[in-house]
Amino acid sequence: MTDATLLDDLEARGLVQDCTDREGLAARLADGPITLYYGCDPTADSLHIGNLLGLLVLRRFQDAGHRPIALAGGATGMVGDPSGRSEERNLLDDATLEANVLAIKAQIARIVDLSGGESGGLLVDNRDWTGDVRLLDFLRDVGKHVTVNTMLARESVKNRLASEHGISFTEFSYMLLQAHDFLRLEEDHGCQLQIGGSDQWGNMLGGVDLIRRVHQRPAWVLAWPLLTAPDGTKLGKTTGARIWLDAQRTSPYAFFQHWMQTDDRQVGQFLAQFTLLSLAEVAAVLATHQEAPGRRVAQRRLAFEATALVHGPEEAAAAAHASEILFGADPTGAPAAALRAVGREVPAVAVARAELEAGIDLVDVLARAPELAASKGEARRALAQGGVYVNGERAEDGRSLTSGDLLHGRYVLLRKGKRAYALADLGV
RNA sequence: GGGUCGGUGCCCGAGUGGCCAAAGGGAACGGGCUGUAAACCCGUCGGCUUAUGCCUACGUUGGUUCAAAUCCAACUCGGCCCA
Repeated sequence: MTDATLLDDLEARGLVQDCTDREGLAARLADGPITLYYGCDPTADSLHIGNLLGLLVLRRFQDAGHRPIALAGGATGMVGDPSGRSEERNLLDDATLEANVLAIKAQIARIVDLSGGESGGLLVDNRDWTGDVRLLDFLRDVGKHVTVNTMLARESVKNRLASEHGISFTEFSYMLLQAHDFLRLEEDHGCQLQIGGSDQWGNMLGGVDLIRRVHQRPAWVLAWPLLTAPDGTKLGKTTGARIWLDAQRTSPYAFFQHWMQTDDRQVGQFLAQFTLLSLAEVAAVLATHQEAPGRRVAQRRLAFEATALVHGPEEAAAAAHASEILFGADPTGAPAAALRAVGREVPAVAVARAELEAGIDLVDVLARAPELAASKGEARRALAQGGVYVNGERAEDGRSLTSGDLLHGRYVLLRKGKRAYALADLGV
């Protein structure tokens, strides 16, 4: 891919919502490799799929020969971004932040090549240059170039000013820190482009202005659209299950399943945005999918590609394999090896052989698996509503588990609803 | 510092002494229909060996009362206005 087509490719993938100067940036990209950055704040010890989108854009630039910088925002994370927030954030303490940054770095490295050097990317933490900045210097060197009028005009600030919770000076200052980051990266690494979600638009612009005012040098911002729900409404940060890149928080199987359940209306968009398939391949997959949407060819491919990027091809294949067993034929006919494979992917539930021999209330077992039921009450409810299945067969209210339910003498497959599974493996 | 308004279940939000585990909406969950989809319909949605029962819960602590999310006091956190 040549530089001239990179922007077109991104646009075709639906990854360009706004650009400060599309023409100018295209010309700059045609001129040679550019250094660009994408920042994530370490608000948790794992990134989620929203960040994955950004990392993949970084990767696309890298694959096109440009030099990516991934910024873990130790400093900005300390302050809290007011964007998209209705109220003040809770601040994180140093130790938590430190651990979060460390965890996030590892995740970034899986997507972007951070080996440094000519083409290799760079990983930076803005605490490195923010921590020792003196207040007076900051006010003079950064603050002097920004008017409060502009800051107040930002959508995120306006919303917070209108809300009953207000906004603290700390969060108000966030955009200055981010602008300062861009300035420092421009000075130290010749970074000329910042990418981010359109919710970061205002914050990102600050850096462009600052660089122009301080150095009279150009800089660009490229923003992709925010992820939306299938019906076009905004995908709330707090609503809906967050899908994490960390395997402890979201298992590879669960991650795979998330993509598997993608709405038909979004699967094409996601294939373009969350995989590295070429647009021609995406179109081919979609064409096959259209022939028989029920086979979920596109979802299957999306799930595999995305899971492979985050957890590796082996994990992706294992998740795909387990999915086929669970959503395929009658589990009572599944070979022991298949059940063993399932056991590595779905949550385990502990049951003792003695309990089965004596016969144990199914409700008690369900309540032991948080994925199936959060309490006995919930377990009873699910059972009463006909939503519980033992080895693929709907369980009656009052059902007990006994040795007779064992498959291959050691497994019992439990399911709630259509897709929540847990496996009891008694061993041999 | 003064005044004033407010802190309710996952989220938003009603409730101003008993009829309150607390309206309504959203999210979520189960069933039906399906394609592990969409739309739609029905149901559930604090916990407990399912109970006209007990426990926990309406910022915190204490008080008034037969009875408090509701009244009083102190504290605490937040908004707004004034200085």
